[in-house]
Amino acid sequence: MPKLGMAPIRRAQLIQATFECIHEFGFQGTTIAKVSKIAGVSTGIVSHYFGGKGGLLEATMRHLLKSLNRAASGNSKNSDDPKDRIIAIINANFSSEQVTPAAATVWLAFWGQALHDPALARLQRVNLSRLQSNLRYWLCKLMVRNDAKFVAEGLAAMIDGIWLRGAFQTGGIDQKEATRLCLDYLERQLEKHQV
Amino acid sequence: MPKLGMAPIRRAQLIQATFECIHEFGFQGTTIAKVSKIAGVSTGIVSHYFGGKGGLLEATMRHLLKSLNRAASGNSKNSDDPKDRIIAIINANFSSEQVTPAAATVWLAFWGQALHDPALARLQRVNLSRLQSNLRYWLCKLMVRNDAKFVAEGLAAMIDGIWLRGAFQTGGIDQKEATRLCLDYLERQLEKHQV
Amino acid sequence: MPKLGMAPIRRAQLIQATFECIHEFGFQGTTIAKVSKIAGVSTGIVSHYFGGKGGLLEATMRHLLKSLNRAASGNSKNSDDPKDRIIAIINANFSSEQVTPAAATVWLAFWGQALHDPALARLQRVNLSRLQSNLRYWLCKLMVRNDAKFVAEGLAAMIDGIWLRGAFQTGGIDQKEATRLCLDYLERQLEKHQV
Amino acid sequence: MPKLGMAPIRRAQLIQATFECIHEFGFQGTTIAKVSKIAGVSTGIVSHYFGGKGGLLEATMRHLLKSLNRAASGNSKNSDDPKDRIIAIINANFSSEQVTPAAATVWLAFWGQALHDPALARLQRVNLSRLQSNLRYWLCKLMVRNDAKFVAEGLAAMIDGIWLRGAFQTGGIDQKEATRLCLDYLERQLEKHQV
DNA sequence: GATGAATGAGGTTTCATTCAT
DNA sequence: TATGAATGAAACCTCATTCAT
Repeated sequence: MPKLGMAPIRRAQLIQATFECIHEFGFQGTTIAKVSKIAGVSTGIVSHYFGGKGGLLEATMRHLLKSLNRAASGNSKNSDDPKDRIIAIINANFSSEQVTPAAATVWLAFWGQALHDPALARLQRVNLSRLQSNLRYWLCKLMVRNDAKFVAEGLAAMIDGIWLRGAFQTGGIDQKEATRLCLDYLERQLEKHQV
Repeated sequence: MPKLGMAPIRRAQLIQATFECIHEFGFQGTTIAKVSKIAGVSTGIVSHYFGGKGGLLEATMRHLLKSLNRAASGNSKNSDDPKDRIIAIINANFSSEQVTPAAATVWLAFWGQALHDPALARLQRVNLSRLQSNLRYWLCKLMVRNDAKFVAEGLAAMIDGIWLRGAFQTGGIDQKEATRLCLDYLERQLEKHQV
Repeated sequence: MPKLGMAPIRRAQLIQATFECIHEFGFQGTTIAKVSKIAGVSTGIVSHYFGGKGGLLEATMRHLLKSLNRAASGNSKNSDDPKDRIIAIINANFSSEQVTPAAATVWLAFWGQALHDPALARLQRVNLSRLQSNLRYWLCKLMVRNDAKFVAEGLAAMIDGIWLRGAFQTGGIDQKEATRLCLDYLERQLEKHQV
Repeated sequence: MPKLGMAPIRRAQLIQATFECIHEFGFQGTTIAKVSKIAGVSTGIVSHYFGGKGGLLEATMRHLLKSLNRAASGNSKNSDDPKDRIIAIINANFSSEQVTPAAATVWLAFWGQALHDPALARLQRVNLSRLQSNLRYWLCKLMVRNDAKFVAEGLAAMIDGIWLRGAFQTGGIDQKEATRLCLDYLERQLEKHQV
């Protein structure tokens, strides 16, 4: 008598446990035994649902990315003003409830790991370019193509840099300050490049 | 008498090998066996000189930090103009021969690991605060204290963000573009905050 | 469901294998690899059940102690005559099927090791004092306190000395002779100290 | 310009260091590195003088035996009275300055090890039989052969048992009590078996 | 005679994965 | 579906021994 529909529940359980485990023990310290203990299930279940440790990590990173992006894309669907959209992107990167110290920590852990794990690297590259191309798309409407590319790079670097440094600050990212820094950068650039 | 004075040579050899190993295999993939094979020595030698894997990693991170900072402190000792000094700091972060793709990769690996390794975390925190306090010191001479803090944060975030993203770009950091982004940010902020 | 209830079986298997290994190779020569080979299992299982080599050794010593003491406490529950009880203690120390050459060998190995291993030392001290205090308790009923202490020391020393020397005799302890030596000592002391 | 006559000095140095090392760290914990550090010499010297670790241990045991026996054979050369000689043997086993807690500890360590090390086992067997045959020789002059054998066994067991238990007592062997126990045993046996 | 750098086999332990139940 | 016992490869570390100096 198999329980039906357990798959999504178990998957969510394990991904959440993996997140907590990476947060607490880091990438090196994350083992299947620890994860399954946190999740309250047996070790065998991981291979059953994710095919192995790699699959679990990939799923966890994918989930983390989705959480962050869902937050980022939810806002300001109602406006088509380019500046509003850019502000919305910035806000989305720092304003959601996803911006926790744990998220910054885990995020950085994946960042370091992705360089040497093809599956994770793909996810990471997609993510890196999405932020930049989103920004560039709307900036293009406010300045010439080359300037837009330049500003998009600067803004993306600042956003990621804030996340990066936030992972080492006790208390994590100061969301208000983070937003202020990015908006100020945007403002300065718009002044400079305005048509 | 045995061969004397081998210590510094072996240490350098092993640190270099560790650097290469992290670059190629990542933190998880770096083992004593691989490192010693790259260095062309036996495995036992690592414990002999560094007391263990942890000591080797710490020494490697310390070495990397020193390389980066030596580059950063070499320039423009001759000027006391605040703006010149800040420009020098920016240049130093991107202009030296230390800014290789390998360095960015290894740097990011340490960054992710440091969160869960006390010894590395100490080194990392020292490094993070040094960049920002250096910037703040000279910015204070150009604007009021609070603004200086704000700009220092932004500049530090941008610098680190560029390194971070650079680790994922094939070809690594584009030094010219990196410098241009930071100098432009500085310029805009000086305009805004100028006395 | 996996095989349940394997724990006690495996533990017994491994303890028995450890016993044989110490008997054959001594304490220095006893390695996890050898033990698990004798037991016919993999090396990893030892940490799984005993947490490590130390735990295995401690469990083995505990088991050995229990075997010896179980033998010692089984006899003559029906009598309350002090002399009978003392005789029973002596008999128990030499009369059981536990008094094998292997037991003497392993016993001596633990003895030497316990001096520098806190966990084993605790077990050993408990055991040493139990023999003596048991003897003293019943001797006190036959002579004055100080004499009882004296005789208990002598008897305990003789019993342990016989075990000790027995470890080096081919064929092990001669149980009949051992008993005779101790009973004779007891008899002489009772003559001397009798009321 | 080789220093002449260093051999005996170095050998003594290393044997003494080995003794201390076994006392402090036990047999398992005794390594060439520790011994040579205690002795204040290099590691290579051990192989140079003793051919290896085994040789060092054997030499140390031999030295320990010699110390104990030299003490035992020094006394009462002037008497030919059998009882005097036996008393002298007993005294010698407990009265010398060799009966230290350290000696009991190291002695027991060798005892355990000797079972599985042919070189040490030979020394041990010689020693075990010497004590007993010495005792038997003089006892034969006081009682019939079979009784003498019996008493010699008992006395030897008691002596060794006292050493054994002494290794676990803080403060080591109580020399006065030890002697009293053995002399009392002898006295009782002489009473019983006297012609 | 003496050093200590270097080796590499071997020890313990960890851990992802498999599989009978 | 789910378990967890079991495996065995591989990691780190220790240490007796060798050898160029």
